[in-house]
Amino acid sequence: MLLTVSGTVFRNYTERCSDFNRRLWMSAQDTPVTSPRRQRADARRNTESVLEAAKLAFAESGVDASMRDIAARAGVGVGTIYRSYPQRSDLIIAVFRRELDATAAEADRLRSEYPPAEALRLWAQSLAQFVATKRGFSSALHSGDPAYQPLAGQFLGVLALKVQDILDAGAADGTIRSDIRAEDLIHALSRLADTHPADPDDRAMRMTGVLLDGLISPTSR
Amino acid sequence: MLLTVSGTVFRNYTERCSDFNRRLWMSAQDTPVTSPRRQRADARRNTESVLEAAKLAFAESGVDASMRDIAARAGVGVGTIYRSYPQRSDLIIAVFRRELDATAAEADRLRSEYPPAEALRLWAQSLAQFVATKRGFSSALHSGDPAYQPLAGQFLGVLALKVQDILDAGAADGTIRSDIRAEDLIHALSRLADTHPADPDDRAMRMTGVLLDGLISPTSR
Amino acid sequence: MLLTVSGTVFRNYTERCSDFNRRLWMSAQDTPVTSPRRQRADARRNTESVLEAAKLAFAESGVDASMRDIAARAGVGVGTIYRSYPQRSDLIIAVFRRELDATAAEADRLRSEYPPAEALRLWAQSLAQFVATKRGFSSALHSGDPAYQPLAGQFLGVLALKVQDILDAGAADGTIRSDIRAEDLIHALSRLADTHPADPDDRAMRMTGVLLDGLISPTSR
Amino acid sequence: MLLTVSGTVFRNYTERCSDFNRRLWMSAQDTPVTSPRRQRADARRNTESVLEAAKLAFAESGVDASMRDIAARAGVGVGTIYRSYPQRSDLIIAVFRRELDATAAEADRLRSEYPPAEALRLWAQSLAQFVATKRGFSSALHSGDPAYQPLAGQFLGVLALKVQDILDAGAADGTIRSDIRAEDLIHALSRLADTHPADPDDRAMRMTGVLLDGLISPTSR
DNA sequence: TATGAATGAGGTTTCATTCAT
DNA sequence: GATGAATGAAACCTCATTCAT
Repeated sequence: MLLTVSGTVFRNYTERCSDFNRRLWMSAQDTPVTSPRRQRADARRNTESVLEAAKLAFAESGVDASMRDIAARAGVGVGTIYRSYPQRSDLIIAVFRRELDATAAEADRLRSEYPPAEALRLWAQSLAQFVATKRGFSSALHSGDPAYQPLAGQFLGVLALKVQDILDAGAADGTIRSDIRAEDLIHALSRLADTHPADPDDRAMRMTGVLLDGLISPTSR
Repeated sequence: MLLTVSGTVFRNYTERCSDFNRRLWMSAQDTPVTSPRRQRADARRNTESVLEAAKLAFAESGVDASMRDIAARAGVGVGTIYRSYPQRSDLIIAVFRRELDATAAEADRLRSEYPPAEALRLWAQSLAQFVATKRGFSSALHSGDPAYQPLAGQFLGVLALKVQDILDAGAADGTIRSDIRAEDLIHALSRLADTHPADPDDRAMRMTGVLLDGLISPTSR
Repeated sequence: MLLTVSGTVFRNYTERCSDFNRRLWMSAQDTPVTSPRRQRADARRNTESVLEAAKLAFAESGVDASMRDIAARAGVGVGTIYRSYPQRSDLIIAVFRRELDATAAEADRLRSEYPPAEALRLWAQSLAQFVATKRGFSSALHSGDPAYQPLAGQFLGVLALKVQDILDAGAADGTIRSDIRAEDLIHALSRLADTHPADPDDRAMRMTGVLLDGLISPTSR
Repeated sequence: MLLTVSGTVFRNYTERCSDFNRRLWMSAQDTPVTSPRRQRADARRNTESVLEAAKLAFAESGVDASMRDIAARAGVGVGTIYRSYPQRSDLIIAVFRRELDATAAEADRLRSEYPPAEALRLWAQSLAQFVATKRGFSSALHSGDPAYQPLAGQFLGVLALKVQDILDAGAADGTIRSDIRAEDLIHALSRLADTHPADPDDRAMRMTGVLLDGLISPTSR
């Protein structure tokens, strides 16, 4: 499902979504997602319900959650969702966007308040918490499915920028090795954090710790 | 799909597959999978085609690849697959089994030929190569879906045993930290290695390296 | 197929269909099936086609007719049928419902216009005609398959009520023996009437006549 | 399933089975089924197991019981069944044949020992007992499915002959009405007797009684 | 603009029948 | 003769997506 690769899908995607994505991408450069200039009150209410419903559904069933289910939770018709989010990935992006912004902001804050190595460790925890409540998010991110391309672009674009700052600072003062790019690190961290509820609780955290130990110079541990 | 949880499914599964799994599990203890006493020539040929086709399909589309597709690739009817592998997980296990045996054996060999830290690094590469050609394998392993329980049991059982030996040896001579269990490590390594063809080629290897650096004491790097 | 007996089926059935059945059952008490408040024009058209197609298919191949076949006849997708009738039995009920209402009403009419024995004979012909065009209906009714429980409940509930009135009247004036319950009679009549096109045309009618002769006192024949 | 009507089936049927059926039909005229002149001991043993297994399977699941199931019960391969009984109906006939012969013989015996009306009532009970243990037999008999043509031919041929004698005797002495043919009667009786385990126990017997009351003149009841 | 009915490809699974051994 | 592996059509059902209203 994640991996459907069909000419039609591609074409549809390109045709219909470029607008949505272009808009979103631009906004990603500098500002949080902007609402359309004027939105009818009921439309705004719907948008809100949909996002909330989708968030719950994603948390429970992963990003493959049924659209019908999401629509039902939100108390709207499926068509309403498709109108705002022509692609599933658009919905995913929208759902996670705010929290992601927070996670990105957290990177900024931590960098300014802590030495780089410390900041990195703390931020890894932020990310882990973000991912832990978003089952399937990491898989989607890694799937290579063209439908999730924008997802990867968005998330990595936003986060990598901030995290790279921390890495650079760490490289400058010698506490963090300098041969790892932020994007690769985020990928790895999100992979390690994407555990299943049935997994041992601390596995993610433990292995994340090991990874960071490998990244941070021994003297500053 | 991954998350179907129904009493009936469970019961069916147990009823119908216990033989298959028991046989497989026993064989996992010490020997490669044994063929039935006498197998018709065409049956053997088909078994081979099916495994090969499934391997390709899994590599391309992940472990959720359609049975119909696999059957078509193998040039057999779907029924043929279901006869030998009543559950999807049975097929997955069978497909990956041989290579897994090799990977497990490799762990043994490396342990006897190299110092623990070195052996671990080399073996991580084996695993990475194994996983790299098995898209979705890692996800299935982590999914928590009861259908993949046997998969997790099989693979982790076989591998963790061998890898723990390496870890223990490393703990004994102080080159590997002793607070990480083999199972957690395998999970983490398989997560990091489960990249997409479109991903930068060396990302997996680079991040795996970082993880191992965190695991292996600096003096022995 | 008729005999599938699985907890899951039961549960699913109850969960998903209770609405449909509750609605139907209530309507069975006093009024014909009511349409949903507002039905789209095409939906109404489709509902009609589906019922007509199903009726034909059931007549030709019995109530086990393939859903795909019915959908094709109706010129709709299978999903359309499943949307309105989540279970095969729901469709069967819907198909036969209108005519059944007519048959039940006929019982009322006949009772008020004819002496009981006469009314019974005439009504038996109504039922025979109803059944004759519904191959497999009687078998489904008798199958004991839980899926057809509602079918049996519906039909017998609706018909037995009316027919019992006739029987009671006949018992009162001594023209009909009083030791036979309406439900048993309906069962028997539907059995006898469930003939095959290839059977001699009048077999059903003839044997029905014999049965009624055994039920109606000789003096009033 | 009962009602598959396809050109291919027809053609196959005619081509392959004529021999089997011709042989069987002839034997039906005067003698019980004859075994092939010489049958290997193991073949005879298998034939026996298959018939027994099929009988059980038919009783449990009706005449649509899975061939695989029957073969498994008999401890033989499905091919073995197909060798002896190229068509499902051939197996059904063979399975029920002996008991049917007994039922037919019973008709003879009863006719010679009782007055016609009495004999008819008693025989109806024999038939009811026969049918009661053969779920689906009656439906198959009435299905009109060409595959069951031989079944109908066989059974009705054998039974109707004997029962007609009773009817004729009853017509001669005025105790049984003379306008009903044995074949129609057998059909009707088997219909009424084909109840479901869940049905009220005595429904079949009660309604059969009513039918016979309609057939037997009041003075001789 | 919002709705949800309709679509239909696609999934898994079963099983009567054939045929290589 | 006997076996049971293989076949593959066909069943049921689901759901992402479209589009008439």
